[in-house]
Amino acid sequence: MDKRYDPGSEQKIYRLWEKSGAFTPTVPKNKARQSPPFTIILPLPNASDPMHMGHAMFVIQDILCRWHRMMGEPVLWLPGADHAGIETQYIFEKRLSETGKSRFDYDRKTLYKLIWDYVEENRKINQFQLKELGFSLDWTRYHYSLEPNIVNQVLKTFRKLYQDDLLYRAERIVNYCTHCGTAFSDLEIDHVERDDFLYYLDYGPIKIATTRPETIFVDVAVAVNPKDKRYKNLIGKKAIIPLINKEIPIIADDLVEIDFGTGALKITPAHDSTDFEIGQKHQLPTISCIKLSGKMVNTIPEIDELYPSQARKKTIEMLEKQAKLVKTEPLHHTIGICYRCKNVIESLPVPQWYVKTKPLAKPAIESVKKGETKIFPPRFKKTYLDWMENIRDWNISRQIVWGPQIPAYYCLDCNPTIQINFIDKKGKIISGLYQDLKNKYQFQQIKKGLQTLNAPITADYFLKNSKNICPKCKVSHVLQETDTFDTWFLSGQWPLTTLGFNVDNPANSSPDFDYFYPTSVLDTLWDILFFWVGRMMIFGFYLAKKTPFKTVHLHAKVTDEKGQKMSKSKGNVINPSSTVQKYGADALRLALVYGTAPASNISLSDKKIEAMRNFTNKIWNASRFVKIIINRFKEQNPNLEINLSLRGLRLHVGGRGNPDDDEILSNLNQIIKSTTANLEKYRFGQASEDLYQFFWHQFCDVYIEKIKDRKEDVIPVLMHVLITSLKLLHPFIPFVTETIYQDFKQEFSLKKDLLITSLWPKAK
RNA sequence: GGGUCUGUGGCUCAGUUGGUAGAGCGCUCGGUUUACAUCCGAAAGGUCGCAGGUUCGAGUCCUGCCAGACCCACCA
Repeated sequence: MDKRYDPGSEQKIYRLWEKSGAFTPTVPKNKARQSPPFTIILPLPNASDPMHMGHAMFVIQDILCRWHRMMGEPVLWLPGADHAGIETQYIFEKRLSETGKSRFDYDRKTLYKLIWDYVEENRKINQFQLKELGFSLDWTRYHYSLEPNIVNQVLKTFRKLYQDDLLYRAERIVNYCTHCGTAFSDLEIDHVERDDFLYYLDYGPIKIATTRPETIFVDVAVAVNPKDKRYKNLIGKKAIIPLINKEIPIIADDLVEIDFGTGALKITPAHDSTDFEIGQKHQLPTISCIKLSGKMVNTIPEIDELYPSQARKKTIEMLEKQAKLVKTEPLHHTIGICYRCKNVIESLPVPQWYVKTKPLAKPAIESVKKGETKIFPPRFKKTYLDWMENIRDWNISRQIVWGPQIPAYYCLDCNPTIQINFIDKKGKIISGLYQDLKNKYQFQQIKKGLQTLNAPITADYFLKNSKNICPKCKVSHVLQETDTFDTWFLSGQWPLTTLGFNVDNPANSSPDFDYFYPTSVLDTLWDILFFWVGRMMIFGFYLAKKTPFKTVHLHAKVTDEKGQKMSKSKGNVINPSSTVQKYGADALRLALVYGTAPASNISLSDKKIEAMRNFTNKIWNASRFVKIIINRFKEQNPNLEINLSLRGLRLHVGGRGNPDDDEILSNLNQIIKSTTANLEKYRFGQASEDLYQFFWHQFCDVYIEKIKDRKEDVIPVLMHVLITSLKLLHPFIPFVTETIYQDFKQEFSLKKDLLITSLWPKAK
């Protein structure tokens, strides 16, 4: 053994484990006679990006898996990768723009293929990184969210939702990023504070205040609060939109704040969710003045085709000229921006696919209330229930290419007003309604060069037709919906799909599903409790009638040494791979759990990782010293038989042994108890601290120092404490402990082949 | 506006059901030919944000306040 522990050969150890089959549990033929399995589904990393420190927190799962494996349970930790729709397409488009191209240069098939190839490279990197950290994942059961079997089941789920009347299309005001060309959920947009202006405009008999004068052209009413005395006599009369002199009704609605602005609100249902709500209530039309491309429409010739910010400037100029701008005052408010590209989110009416979530959420709520699904730490139970009880219908369609297309089909002949964008033979983008295009272009050309289609809300669709022939008119001018699924629609079914659940015929699911579902623990960061955990709960109950996991454990978030979030722009990112290369995976793993609490922040610093690296070296050297001592006895007495069996130990039980031995054995017994109890209660921070204290200060500093002049009778206890310590430490720092064990196994002919599959110590 | 969390030694954080405060790093002093300087020994350093309350006893439970972080929400 070298003077220092060299983590350079960690991957050799990993291959040893993998080859031994320790990561791959087998499903017993007779389920009843086997102990129940311990199962964790790895939160699937995005295949688009190399991993960051947050992913290294999966070490919690590895600790649990290794511990349960040592308890003799069949353990499955299932790895995978997520295609991560929006995220991936965003990253890819950024790269594309560096080459001077954009997504508009390609038809969907070509673009899809380009992204696919890009993701494949990264997927391999991710797999390597997970291995680098020593994660005992069953690679024979690896899954990817876009592999045919997974997608196939997801499409079946979509059809089942349709059959169960839980699916609908609706034009809704959505948060739409005209830059990314897609809609976002409320939870996906960021809010920033901004200094803007509030414009007071003259609407004839009434004055209104707005931040968005460029949208006045599609106003359909002016609303006042019914309790507002100032305007009582105006309700039912007409206001006049300036510049176009259009009359609109003055209506009353209590959503209007009396104290804000003039107390009169212009109603633009197409571009504001409050306005939309009021518009629906009063049966007012929804007319949009911003196209999906982000340009103005339905305004006046001077303004059409401008972008909203330009349009605002122009509108104000014109209002000023006509003396309709009463006053302008500064306004500090918050606006929504795209969390990806940081551009302003527009509220636009777009037809979307929705899932009715209220009935689906019910069992997912009940299960947590009853404690069938436990949430740890418990305070997140309330957060979870709040979200689930106030759940809104789920918009599952995204206007991007990267992901499985929604399996709905439109007949163009039956729906001639479908809007189509495609690339023609010359590479030019052609846009228009099908009825206008069909005489100029052949259907096959449209289909081949198709980028997107936009079917009006009234369009007829059908879900399945193997020949793609319209069931009504029997013509085959059929196109599939170009919207793709929200990523969470796929990852929400992950515990089901990866284990081989059969949506159409649950009784016909794979043996893996029967054995491993429900899984034991789902460990993730709290920020996707709703996005992911909630959706998995919903699908688990909807499809399999059972909770997908018995316990949800929320781990801590990694921050820098000052407690700040790691980000590239701050330059405080610690990269897991380079940390592993510098200090070893064990040091990083321990730094992430040592002295930490769940669902809090973990401030990670080089100093802390270094301290943990020193600990791994301490273990290495203590072991080396034990080996030196024993070999010294051997040299003195070549006939010495090293008694490593517990028979040698029994001498010490009952106070008949050496007092130093008794003390360390008693301390060892204590640490076995406390470590086991801490692991049972998810107290990884405490467990690792206690082990650190025991090994370094009780075993090394006290016991080993004392036994330096002892004779060979010390061997059984010394070896027993060391090997037992290696076992207790193994879930936390698997590489150094297994490396030492392999060395000792050879030197002293130990029976058990691998530490990873050795038995967890039992306390007396 | 509603909600959650945090405030413990210089720094970063633990502290399980209430029983007179702990760790890592840093600092000071000393040691170290003989497992490890990625080492060993010793010392300094905290009225546990503030004010009340419950209790024989509170960092730990309750109330209020102060400071900070985050989440949710339709103020144009």
